[in-house]
Amino acid sequence: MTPQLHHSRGSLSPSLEHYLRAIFDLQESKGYARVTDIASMLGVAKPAVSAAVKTLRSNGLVSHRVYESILLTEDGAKRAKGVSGKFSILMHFLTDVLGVEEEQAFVDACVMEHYVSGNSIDRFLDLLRFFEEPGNQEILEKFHQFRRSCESVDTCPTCSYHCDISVIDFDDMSKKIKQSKRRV
Amino acid sequence: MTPQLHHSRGSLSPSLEHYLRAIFDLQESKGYARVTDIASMLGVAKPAVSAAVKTLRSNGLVSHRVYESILLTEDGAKRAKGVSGKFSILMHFLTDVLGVEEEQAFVDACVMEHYVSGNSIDRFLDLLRFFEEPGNQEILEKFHQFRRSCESVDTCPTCSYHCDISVIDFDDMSKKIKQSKRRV
DNA sequence: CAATAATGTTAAATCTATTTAACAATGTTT
DNA sequence: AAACATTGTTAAATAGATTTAACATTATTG
Repeated sequence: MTPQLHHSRGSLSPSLEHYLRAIFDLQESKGYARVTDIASMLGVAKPAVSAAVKTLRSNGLVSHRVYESILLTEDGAKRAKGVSGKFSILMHFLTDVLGVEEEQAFVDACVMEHYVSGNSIDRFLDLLRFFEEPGNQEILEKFHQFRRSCESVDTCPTCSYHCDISVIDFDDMSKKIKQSKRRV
Repeated sequence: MTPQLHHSRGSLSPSLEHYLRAIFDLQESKGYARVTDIASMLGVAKPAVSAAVKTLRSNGLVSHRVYESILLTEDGAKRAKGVSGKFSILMHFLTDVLGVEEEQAFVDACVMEHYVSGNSIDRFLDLLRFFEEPGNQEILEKFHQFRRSCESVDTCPTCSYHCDISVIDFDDMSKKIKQSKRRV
C-alpha cells in the first residue's frame, strides 16, 4: 500500500512547518516576527498568518503577544531549526552537487524540507560531505563535466536515458527505467 | 519571497497525481483499474476515489465507465508516465546512490515525485547515470564505505557535521551549516 | 432465479488552508 | 490631540481532500 500524502498525526503539517521556519528566519534576522513580515515573506494574506500563528501557539511552539511580536518558544525553535537544517542541506545538495539552478533549487528545497524524511536527509548530508573530503572534489568536478555534456543534447551520449526528462516525451521513459524496486 | 506550498494553477494537485499513478500502475499490472483497487492501494475510502476519478475524468485524463473499468486516456497516460518516471528515478537514487532503506525510500519517493521539479529530477538522473559510468561504480562504493563509517557514530569522524540529524539535537545545526544561499 | 456478496455512488459532515471585507488596535505626524 | 497609516483580528466564504453512513448496482452462488 502506497503511503498517505498527508502528514501523520502528531506532527506539524507542511504548511505550519513552513510558517515556523519563516518565523525562525525573521527572528534570526530582526529579533522577532510580525504578522505582516510573515505574510509578505510567504506571499499569503494576513488572516492566514493569524490563523497559523494561533495554531502554532496552541501547540506551544510560539508565543504571541497580540499586536506585538511573535517569538518561538524553546520547543518551537528546536523544531524550526530542524526544518531550517533540512532546508540548508537540501539547498546545498541541489546547487553544489546536482548543479540545479539556484532559483529552482530554492523552490524545491522549500517543499522537500517538509516532505523528505530525516533518514533520507541524513544520507543527502553524507553525500554532501563525501564530496567535500580531501581528494573527492575532483570527483564532483568530473560529474559536473559529465552533466554539462548531457545538457548539450537531448539524449545523453553516454547512456541510453534522456537527460532532460522534463523536456522530452515520456512515452518510453517508464519502459526504459527498470522499476524492479517498485512495490505498489 | 518564499514559494507557495500549493501546486500552481493548471497543473494537477499532488493528490490527483497520486491517483493517476495508482491507476497507471494498476493498468500496467492488470489491464485496468477499479475503484476498490485504487482505494486499497492508496489506503483511502472508496468515496475519495470516486471523487478523484470524477475530477480526473473532467480533466480528460481517464475514462470511467461507471461500475466498470477506469482507464487512462492518452493524455492521462502521458502524465502518469511522467510521474512514474520521476518515482523510479527518485527511488533508484535514494536506494542505489544514497543507500536509504527501501521502505523509507519508497515513502519519500512517493511524495517527492509530486513536489520536486522536473529540472531537479533531471539532475538526479544525471548523477544516477554518472555512477553507472564505467569506472565510476567504485566511486559509489567508496561513498558507501564513507557513509557506513558515519552511521557507526553520532558525529561523523571525518567532518564537523552530525551525520544523523534526525536523531541528534538540532541546536547548533543551523549555525554550523552556512546558509549563504538562502534568500528568504 | 433469488439471496448474498462485492463493488460503487451519493450525501452529509469534517478539517485544513486559504481568501476578501470589515473592523479594531497601535503608531506616527503634524 | 486629531487624523492618518500601519498593523492585526474576526467573520464569512471558498476550495480540496477526506471520512462515515446509506443506498444503488453488479456479480456470484446456492
